[in-house]
Amino acid sequence: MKNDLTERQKDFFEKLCMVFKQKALPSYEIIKNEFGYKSKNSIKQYVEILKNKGFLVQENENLYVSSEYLGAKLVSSYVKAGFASIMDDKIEKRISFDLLLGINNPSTFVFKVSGDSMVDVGIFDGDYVTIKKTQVANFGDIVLAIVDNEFTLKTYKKDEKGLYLKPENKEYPIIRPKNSLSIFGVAVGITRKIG
Amino acid sequence: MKNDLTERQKDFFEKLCMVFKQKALPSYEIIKNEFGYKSKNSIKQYVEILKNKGFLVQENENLYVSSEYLGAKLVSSYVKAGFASIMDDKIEKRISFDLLLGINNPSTFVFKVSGDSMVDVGIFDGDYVTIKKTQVANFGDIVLAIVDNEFTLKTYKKDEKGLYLKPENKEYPIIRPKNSLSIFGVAVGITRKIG
DNA sequence: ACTTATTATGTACAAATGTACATAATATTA
DNA sequence: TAATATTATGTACATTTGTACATAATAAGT
Repeated sequence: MKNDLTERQKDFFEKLCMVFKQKALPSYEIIKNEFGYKSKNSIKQYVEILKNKGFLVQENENLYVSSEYLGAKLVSSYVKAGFASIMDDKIEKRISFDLLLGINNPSTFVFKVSGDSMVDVGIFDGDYVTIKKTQVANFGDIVLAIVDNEFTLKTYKKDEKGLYLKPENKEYPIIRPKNSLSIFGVAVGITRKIG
Repeated sequence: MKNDLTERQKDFFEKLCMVFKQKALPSYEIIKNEFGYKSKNSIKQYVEILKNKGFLVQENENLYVSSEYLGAKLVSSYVKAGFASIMDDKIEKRISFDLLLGINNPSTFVFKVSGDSMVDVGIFDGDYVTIKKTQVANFGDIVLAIVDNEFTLKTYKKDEKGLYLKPENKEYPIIRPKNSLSIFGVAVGITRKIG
């Protein structure tokens, strides 16, 4: 029911995606001119079909390309099985890292890591860490904590002596709070730009 | 020039951000009803000001909240200096991982890593790797390559014996192509969801 | 207190918009 | 070939849209 589009409909939709990616569709008149049609009803007819089949979605009086068709192409992890899958651009799903990490949530923020105290869990200098604000954390969570008035990203732990923070790097000692330790938030994602 | 908004204007803008985040603004009439005004000219007046000051931008006949005010709050890396900065939500910049990694580029795609052959460079099982398609890579780049008809993510290297692929895990041996080695793309980003 | 901006509301109107209806050309299917 | 679906174009029209103009009420600055 989803993919039974004619060639022309597919072409039309792909052009829409290219031109109006994650923007609201403009008026039929404008699309008409942009695409070289002579009647805005041609556009209406296409849009109607694409809307019914779920390729376009309505939101706040505006039409958008459905989020399934935005974001990066997410290729299945069993790439090995045969690379025809990527070649053919037979894409399973689309992904958005912003959505994945809930970046737009007001209680979520991002900061850039400095230092190598967490390399053993794959957090490197320069990585972006997405933090979700919360006062409570589970032991074992990677947290952004405030220890003795300093911010630090460490693993939240507890032993018989009490709460402490563990750097994930054998060369660093664990941190036991002298005065105070409070949780600012929990790490929910790591993002690294290479090159 | 950017932040000289009155309290009401700020409130209005923040409400806009909340409700129409990364969507095109609907008509004044709709915003009017949504926000409880009685004249759509109230909306027009606010929008006019916000547009002039760069908080709203026009695109394809539609208005959007400027991208500066979308995405996650990016806190400066020198968080240590004093945590008032986060507390006050005195945010420097906004960030979008989708933009950062160029996820929407047609020649870019994402796949999920399986295996631990790259843990030494902080790429773990389950991480998302963003790949930019290209046939050429520099030695030292992390590439998605096709060796003897199999896809694999490794570091691209060369020595006196020729080209080879290096797993970034001491427990794995290097891979020398028996028949063929071709580059499919270069890793441009790593994204990990925690929890 | 006086003066000036900001804010809220209203009216009027030309232009643009979506939709309905109609028609013919072209593909597709039976 | 006949019958049906898709595609392209056009006309007509009520509704909606943005804008201009006008007026108070409120807030801010002097």
